[in-house]
Amino acid sequence: MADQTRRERLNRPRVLSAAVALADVEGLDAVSMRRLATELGVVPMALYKHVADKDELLDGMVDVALGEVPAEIPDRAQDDAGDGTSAEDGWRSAVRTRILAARRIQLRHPWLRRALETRTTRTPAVLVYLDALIGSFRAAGFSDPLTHHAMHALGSRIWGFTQDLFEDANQPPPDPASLAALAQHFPNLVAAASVAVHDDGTVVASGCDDQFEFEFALDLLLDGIAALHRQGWLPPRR
Amino acid sequence: MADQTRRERLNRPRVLSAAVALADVEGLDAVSMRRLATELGVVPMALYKHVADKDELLDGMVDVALGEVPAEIPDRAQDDAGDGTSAEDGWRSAVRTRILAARRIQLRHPWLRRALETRTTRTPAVLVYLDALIGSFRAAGFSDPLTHHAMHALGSRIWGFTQDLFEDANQPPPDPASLAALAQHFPNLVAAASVAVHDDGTVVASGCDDQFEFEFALDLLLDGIAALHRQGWLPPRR
DNA sequence: CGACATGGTGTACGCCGTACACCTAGAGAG
DNA sequence: CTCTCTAGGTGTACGGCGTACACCATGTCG
Repeated sequence: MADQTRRERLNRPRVLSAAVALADVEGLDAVSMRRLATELGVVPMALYKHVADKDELLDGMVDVALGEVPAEIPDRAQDDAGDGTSAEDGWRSAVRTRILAARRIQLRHPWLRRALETRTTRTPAVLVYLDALIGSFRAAGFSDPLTHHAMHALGSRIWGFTQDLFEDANQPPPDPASLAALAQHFPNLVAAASVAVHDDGTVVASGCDDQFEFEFALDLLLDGIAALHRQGWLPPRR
Repeated sequence: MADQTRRERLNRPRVLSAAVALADVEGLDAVSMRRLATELGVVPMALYKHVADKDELLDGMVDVALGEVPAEIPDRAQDDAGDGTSAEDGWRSAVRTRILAARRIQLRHPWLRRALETRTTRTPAVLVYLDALIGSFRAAGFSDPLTHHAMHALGSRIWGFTQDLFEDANQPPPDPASLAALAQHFPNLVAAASVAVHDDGTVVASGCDDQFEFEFALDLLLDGIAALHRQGWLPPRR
């Protein structure tokens, strides 16, 4: 209690959560060993007493973020909700709920996508998540091959990534002049991007609803998967 | 013709294609300004006479790769193939063909995925590709909103990426011992990864067919999109 | 012939990850 | 109570990175 100006001793969890906090605020690029060290009031090499190298730091960050929410296990949801949903559809809401939970944490930690994408080793939290998701399919009687393909079809969508390599190309409100120029060369792109070009000529800035897009795509996939399951999909014979 | 030992003068195309070649052989990480310079027998700073900075180099590489194949425009395919496919389905095969073409070039340039993902500016070839793809939908009478959602639903799949954040977790042939350990903690994951664990106990190493997985997922999405189009999907009123 | 643009050079700066040798403080054993 | 051991923090150094800036070489054109 006396003169506790002394800095608390470092440990792995403190290092990891400091890294997560830093990435949350300043982005993944700000997370360098040196920067993180000064953030913790410590010399860069001190970190190496707690993580083997930067790769392991990133792995740890991913695990921290991923372990944040999915502790709750929403499996077998609405089995007994007396409405239209039958027990048959339990897997669907379980998968959907879990993925949307992942999406929420991904929105809280925008760096997670890039971090996860560059990881090559699969850390515990990743495996836990995957296993749980796959479990929902299998518990509903999905064959292993269909489960396998379903997971592939969902792809990185399982992490809640909005995989917008198709970005709306012009974040700044579409300055009419340059938009006109763009529209000349890429009429289709402009039409699909800024969905609402009204009769009065005003452009309702695309500002497309990411959450809607995500659920739209997710449901499209889940519908397709459900249909295959219902009709007893079998792998094509070789 | 005399003593032409003199090195050819550099220019932007030469720089870009050298970068592409280097990335093809040694991966994207090998493409540093310094390394690329020595590859071209030139001092690092010389490159800056041809590209503004590294970002622009990457942009250029993407454009080179993307401009490689889709010059062919397979739109309106099998309109007049007297078989089961109706003209109504023209968009489907056009979209499918174009995406599979993109996939082929992505397989030829494995670095393309990461490069495209880190790009923030949309370069000409990217816009051309997007515009063409969107054009296929619109030409088939897709509403702009549905086209928009369809593009989002396809997501980065339009580039032919196999978006395997769900990787089979163990590239090395599944050493039985560690596999057993893994199976204990993650039974579902192991079951779905190594699809074929036969009755005789032998494990047919997953070695899952990427091309099949890709087309499976793509067709799932296209089926869903086709259904929505057929039944005249309308955006939910706000 | 001289000006000028184009393109290649050399040096330098501030970042990065991290190897390696060192020091320090506290805990447990004698 | 000291002695030793160890976990954790330090300092220095190296080789890589992107790139700013001043400079020089070469060809073209007036």
